[in-house]
Amino acid sequence: MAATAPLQVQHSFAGGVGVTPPPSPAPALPAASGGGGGGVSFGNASLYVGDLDAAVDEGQLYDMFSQVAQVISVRVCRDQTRRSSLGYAYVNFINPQDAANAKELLNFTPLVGKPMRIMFSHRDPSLRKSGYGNVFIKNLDSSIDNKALYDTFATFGTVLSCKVAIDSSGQSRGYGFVQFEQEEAAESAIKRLDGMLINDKKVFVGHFVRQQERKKDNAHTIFTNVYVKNLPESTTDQELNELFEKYGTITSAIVVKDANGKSKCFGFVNFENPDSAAAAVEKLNDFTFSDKVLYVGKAQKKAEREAELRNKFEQEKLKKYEKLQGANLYVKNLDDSINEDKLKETFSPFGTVASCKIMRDQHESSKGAGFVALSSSEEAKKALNEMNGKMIEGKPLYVAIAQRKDQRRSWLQVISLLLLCSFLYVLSHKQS
DNA sequence: TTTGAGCGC
Repeated sequence: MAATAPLQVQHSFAGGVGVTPPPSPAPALPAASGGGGGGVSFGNASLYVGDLDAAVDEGQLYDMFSQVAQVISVRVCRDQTRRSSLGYAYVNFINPQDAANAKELLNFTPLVGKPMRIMFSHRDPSLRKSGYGNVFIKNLDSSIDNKALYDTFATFGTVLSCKVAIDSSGQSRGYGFVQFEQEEAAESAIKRLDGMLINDKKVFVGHFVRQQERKKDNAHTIFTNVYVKNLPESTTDQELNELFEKYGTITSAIVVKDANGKSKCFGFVNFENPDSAAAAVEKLNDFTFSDKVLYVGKAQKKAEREAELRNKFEQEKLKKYEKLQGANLYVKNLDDSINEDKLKETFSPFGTVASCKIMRDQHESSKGAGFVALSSSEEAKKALNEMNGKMIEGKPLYVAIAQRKDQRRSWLQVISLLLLCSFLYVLSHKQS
């Protein structure tokens, strides 16, 4: 019998598909750093199952997921009036580990011919809406499926969602998406994989940009109106025209003035064609004119500029939030003599103590517990490893990552569930 | 060639 052709998939690194640099003057692929992360969203035993065929029902999902762990409940989300499936469902487990195992084993398994896309349930839509950490890949070989794409990218960080676009017959369209939890992971994946060969095809890997935005970006590069700021106060329309006319035919050049006719030190120059405008920006931005360093760029509409600023602000906010996740420590079993200053001193060897707090009763005496906020989760982890169990004033210190209030509540729910279980257990034994 | 969709009682 003839040997079957071997699969053209080389497992060259961390379970991913073989990735090689292109033949000529391309950078070598450094060893992929780990940091995969199990993706167990702490305390979350609920899975979101998406990309479902409309025919998939609760029973099929229950049968499928029960093979991995005990399923508490399944819900297919449906249109309220027509009762038709919205193409996604929730599968709930007893504990996060069961959910993680089910996700690991069943992600991308086809159900009624369509691969399920499984994620931890995440009700907060801010990450989904932001486009933060979202990566686009094109020029993928047709042999690369969801799983292969996942394995290749999971070496850079926690992958929340991943998909190869397919046509109606299930064939790869040659492009796909990877949504990382962390923007840093997206950046390192882009840096390492863009232009690399995956199964002999040179792939493009870049930040995902919404179709609409791409059109806008294209419009950005084609413009005739130029904005100039930091002009000397004495500059006239005439002088502005003279400064810009060597780059092409100008249809108007004005310096903006206030009610008294005094220059606001900025203006607009409109060219007849976009090439002239681009050349003017290229040559005159940062140009020193009568001791003033000019800013020259594409003139933006007010709404456009505001949108850009808002976007930037949102991104920064998310980055900050991400950095502070896990940077706050909860400490207990503190001796009553330990105050904020002493606590700060104890934790400063591990990084910057952004804030610290001792919990006190109404008489201002220590409750023996408190919080220490460091400036990153890395610092907090280091401090936890070094300080947990360490003797301070004769008492072993307890250190843990501080939990958010909503997560603490979920622990209460777990405890009530356990109590209920033991109650039922005792009851059933009494009966027999 | 190719730039998604998306979170409950």
